[in-house]
Amino acid sequence: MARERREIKRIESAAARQVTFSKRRRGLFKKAEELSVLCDADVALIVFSATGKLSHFASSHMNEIIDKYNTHSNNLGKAEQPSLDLNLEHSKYANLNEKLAEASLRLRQMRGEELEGLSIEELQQLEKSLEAGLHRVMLTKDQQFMAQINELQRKSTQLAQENMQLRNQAAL
Amino acid sequence: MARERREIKRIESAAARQVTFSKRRRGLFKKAEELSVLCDADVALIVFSATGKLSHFASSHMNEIIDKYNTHSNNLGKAEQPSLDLNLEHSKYANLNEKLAEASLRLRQMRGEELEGLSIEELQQLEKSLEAGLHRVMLTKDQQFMAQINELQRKSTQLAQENMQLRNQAAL
DNA sequence: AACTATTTATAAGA
DNA sequence: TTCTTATAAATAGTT
Repeated sequence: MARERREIKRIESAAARQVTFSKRRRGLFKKAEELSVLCDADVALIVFSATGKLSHFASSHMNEIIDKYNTHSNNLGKAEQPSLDLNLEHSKYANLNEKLAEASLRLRQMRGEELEGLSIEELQQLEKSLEAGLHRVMLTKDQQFMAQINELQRKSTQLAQENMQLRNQAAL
Repeated sequence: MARERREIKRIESAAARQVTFSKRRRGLFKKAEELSVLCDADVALIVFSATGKLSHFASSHMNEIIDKYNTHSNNLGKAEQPSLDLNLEHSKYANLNEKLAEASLRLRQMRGEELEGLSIEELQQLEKSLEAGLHRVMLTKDQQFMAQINELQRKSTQLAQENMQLRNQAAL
């Protein structure tokens, strides 16, 4: 993107590498932020220079995003490398991990992701479950709307009554 | 960078937002990779779309980079990625437990249970998510139906041809 | 760091 | 989603 096209491979000259790093890093962070703003996306970007210097950007909180990433990619076991295991703890941990992975998968499937492995029967089951859930959510939401409306009506009726009394008193 | 300059603020139209997201995400990932290759940098990029879909890139291993980030950014007391110490097992266990509890709650809420604590906004969000999931599930189901039908048609055509050949042979 | 000639990314439209 | 194209933006090499 400049005087000459640059092949995408490690820049040998340390000086040139450093300059390009500065320029491109700035560009990359700018684009990361733009994406998060324009598209309402959650973006986390971590960069370590060849010399080990850290720069980072997160559209919300880095930890939240990393957490979400870990949950999402059911990488929990890997992310938090147990490395040293006290066997008792470890098996409980592994067990919990499995359950969490399973729950994450179910959640993703309810969002319509990772459906590849499912049979037609399982898909129909999932569909039914989603329809039922959707129905209940809509009912609850409508109830809350109604409750809010009722409350407002109650208040306004009460205020109207008070107003009338106040007018009557004033008229005396 | 195009027909017209675009102001950097949230794109209101959901359709346009999605299109821009696709295009810019691709560009961002490309640039992230280029930076890592050209400048020998360690780069990690995590993106969640507004609809929760995850994409990620890491020049080496995501977990290593995240670890390095946590170490670097004096996050030492945080529960996220504890370095090795004595109550490490315990805190990881508690953490995992929390995550599992949260995932279970989300699942139950997607099934329409335990909606009491949710605000109207949260209910609307949930409804949207369910509708989107339902839509994807139905699409996938239909695709599988179609695939099955096509497979059966293919087989029956093949059988019919064999059948005709056999009849011809018998007639000789 | 600033300057530009170029390359790249991308907004809009199909 | 993909393609096309006009234009905006990024950036490689230079100063």
